[in-house]
Amino acid sequence: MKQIDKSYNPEAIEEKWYNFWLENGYFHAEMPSNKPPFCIVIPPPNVTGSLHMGHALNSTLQDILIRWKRMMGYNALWLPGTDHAGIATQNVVERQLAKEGIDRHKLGRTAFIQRVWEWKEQYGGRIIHQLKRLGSSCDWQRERFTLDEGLSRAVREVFVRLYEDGLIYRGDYIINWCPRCQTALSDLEVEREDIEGRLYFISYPFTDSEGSVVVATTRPETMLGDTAVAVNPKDKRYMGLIGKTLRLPILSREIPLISDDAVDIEFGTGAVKVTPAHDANDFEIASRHNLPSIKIMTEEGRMSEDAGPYKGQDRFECRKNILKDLDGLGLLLKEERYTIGLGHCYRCKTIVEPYLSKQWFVRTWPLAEKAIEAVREKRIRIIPEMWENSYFDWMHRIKDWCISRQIWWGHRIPAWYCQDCGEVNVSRDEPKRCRGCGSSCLKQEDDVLDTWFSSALWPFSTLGWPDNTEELKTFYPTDVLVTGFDILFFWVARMIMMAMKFMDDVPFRDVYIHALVRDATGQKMSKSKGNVVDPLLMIDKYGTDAFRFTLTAFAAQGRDIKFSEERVDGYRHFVNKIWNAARFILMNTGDIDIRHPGEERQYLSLADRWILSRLGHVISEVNTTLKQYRFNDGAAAIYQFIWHEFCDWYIEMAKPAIYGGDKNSRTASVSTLIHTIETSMRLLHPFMPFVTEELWQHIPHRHIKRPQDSSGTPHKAESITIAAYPTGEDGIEDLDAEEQMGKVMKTIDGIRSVRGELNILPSLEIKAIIKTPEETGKILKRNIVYIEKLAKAKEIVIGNDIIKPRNSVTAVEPGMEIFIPLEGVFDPQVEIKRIEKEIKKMDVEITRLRGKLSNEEFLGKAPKDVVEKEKERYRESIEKVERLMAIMEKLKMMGEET
RNA sequence: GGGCGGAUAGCUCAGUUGGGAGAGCGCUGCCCUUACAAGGCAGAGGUCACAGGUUCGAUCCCUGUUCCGCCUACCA
Repeated sequence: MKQIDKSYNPEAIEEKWYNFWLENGYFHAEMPSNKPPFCIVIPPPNVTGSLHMGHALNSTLQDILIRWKRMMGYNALWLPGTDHAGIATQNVVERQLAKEGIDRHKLGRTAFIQRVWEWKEQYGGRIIHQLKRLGSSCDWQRERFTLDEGLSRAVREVFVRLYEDGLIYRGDYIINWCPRCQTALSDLEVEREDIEGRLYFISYPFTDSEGSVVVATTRPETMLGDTAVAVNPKDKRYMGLIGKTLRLPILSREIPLISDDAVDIEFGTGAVKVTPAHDANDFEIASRHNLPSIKIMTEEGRMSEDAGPYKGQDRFECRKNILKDLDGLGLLLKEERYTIGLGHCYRCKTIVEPYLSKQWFVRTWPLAEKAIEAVREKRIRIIPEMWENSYFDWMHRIKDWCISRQIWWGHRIPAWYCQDCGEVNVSRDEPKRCRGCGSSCLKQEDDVLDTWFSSALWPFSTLGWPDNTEELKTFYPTDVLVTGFDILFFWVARMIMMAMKFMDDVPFRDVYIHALVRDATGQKMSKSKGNVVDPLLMIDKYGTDAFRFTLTAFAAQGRDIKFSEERVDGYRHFVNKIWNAARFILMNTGDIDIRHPGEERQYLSLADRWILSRLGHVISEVNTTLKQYRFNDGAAAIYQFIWHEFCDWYIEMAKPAIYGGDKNSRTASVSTLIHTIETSMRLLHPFMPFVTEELWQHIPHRHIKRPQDSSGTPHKAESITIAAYPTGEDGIEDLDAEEQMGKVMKTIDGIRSVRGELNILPSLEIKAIIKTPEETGKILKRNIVYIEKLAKAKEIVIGNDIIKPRNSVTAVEPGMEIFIPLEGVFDPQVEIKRIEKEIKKMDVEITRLRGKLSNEEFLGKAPKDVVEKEKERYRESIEKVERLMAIMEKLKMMGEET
């Protein structure tokens, strides 16, 4: 007799098995392999990051898929890694330096980058370690980092080819500038947030006549850089004034009043100040009218030389001063409350500055066209489908992508400027001589690339591209990408664009977009709100399996997860339930010679046949749900099966055979128990990797791994991670058994209801007399042991011509009446009330059905099977009520007697 | 401004071709029945947001309304 602990203790078990899996290389996709490939690349977390709920959900779902496919016999590769997170990582190390009183400029570029690498070596592995605690079955031997030599080569290759194809250009444009990070940002890296601001009305006087034009602005300080005022050409108010000259207050610069279609007549005064160097629209207007641009701010967000008296002031301080000065001059006419959507840096939350600057850009539209096509033609499926709309919408309006960053940590742009002739040399390797003039006086571009530029190559760069490696040939295109919608544009769209361009094929066939994990009240988790739940804490407290199962069970498509700790606790109970079921089975295995239940069908009991049939159903259900990424449905199906069908019904029913059955039926039942729990563990393993391995190792199993070497020799699997995933063959469908079992269960339910309603002590065995047609009676008689055991009944009498005994309560089921004699405690009044309640319930049902069935149109137009079903239901209901009425009559007569 | 999603039991949510409204947790009653009290059995609880429409029939499809949430946008 085997013994395991009385309850499940995750900690030691998790560590033990994870190490075992690693030592045996189960997560390593072997090359070459004759197994079909299946590949997922992980969305690389920031190397600075630590595991949050989003990662936990994301990784859990990927692990479920990859473990499932691995067990299905695929050469499953889950390729892990991290990205270098340029701005974030640089910020972290800069903060560290600040504590030592140094800044990066003092240190110098080379030494600084050295420091970042040191930091990365020391702390960068944290999230990888945390992923392991989640049970993630990544191929760690293939872990990649976006700054790896190989990936860097891919980045340079892509940059050069895009440049050569005219899809990368450099120029002066308005970009988003973060004055704190001191770098340009792409449009996506700016988060818009509504801020309660003000709209200021400022008067710009004419130079040559009385009067003025009043402009409305939310940013008065930028007036220092104004080079025009614009109105709409159709605006009657300004007709005849266009072309006149205005005097810019304070600086007294003369600027023209121009007309441009971009100006909205309705807004403000219909006149807009034009600041080409500090506003994207104004930049456009200026380029149409050949207006000069004046930068009145420095990269630090302070006022520049050109800001005259305000030079050196912070941009917000300057605003206050300008308003004061304008007011003093009587030129600030009024202020209105106004809500502005202000851009903030997604890394440091500083308000970004639209800023004229020389940057590198990717011309996106030619790339986007093919990326749109790939999704439209369903060569890439986005699941759930509703995200396709967002994807198309964004892609159709895509703008050029600013890819240069003025930081040091990242892929330095492979462009060298000739110090003699000014030629730009873009090259895969450092050029010796300028290709324009032959000079060797070359200086590399200081800027590095946006981190997303390298992540966009992830699905192929990690597999070895630009080399045509075996991995690339085998695993590309990858099968599915699992990610959150928050990086649909940042990352997914760009991967598709790059893949279509460089691989001429999709990067993945499916994109599964999962939910956001929120707190219990539905708020987004954030550090500033203090409502962040640490996944590691959940794992420590409840175990990885319970935690993973919680996330999975709530991962319904298209809906966010409201996470609360209570749920994890609830699923910990489930883990414990499984543990104890296995414990019970192991305790009773004894010296039984376990067989496959299919080998001795003649000895199988009804319950044995039933659970094997149910097992078959849950297996196909789970496989179906996983195919469709309905993780929550899969989890629910297993939960329902293991807890309610297997534990609540089957184990209880198997007990008589185990304790008191003859040798053959005992062997059959124990074999069925073992088979069911063993198969269930394999079925559950992708969801709960640890407890299933631990139990599976205790359970006697004869499970074989699929043939995997070329000789085709099957091996006994030494781990559940490489055992075969259950298929239809592991269950034995038996509709006859399910039908018969249904009758037995109904009988037990009937008796239990009566017991429950009348509060009969469970320890008290009761008699039961069952009136039912002969056919059903036969089934019940054959299986009477179950009724005795589960309904705590004895001396059960079954027959067709039973007369209701005196002083008995009644349970009426379709085709069945159950009488329970309660000598001494029987109270007719209580029983009458109970039956009345039941009749009332049925009356509602009968009224509904009668209405439906007396409707000619329903009978004529509804499908036959629906009508038939309703009729059957009606017959059953009527029959039940008639029986109940008859019993009532008797009870009332009896009441009169007493 | 445009778009998307949601509104179902006290709470959190399922509900896939329109045909008897479900689960988990919570609640109530009984029970420490030799796997599990982290358990078992029984039970209460819902005009499926609102108003129309299509249909024999609508939680489900269509239209509109209200209230939440999210994404997106060059009204300064």
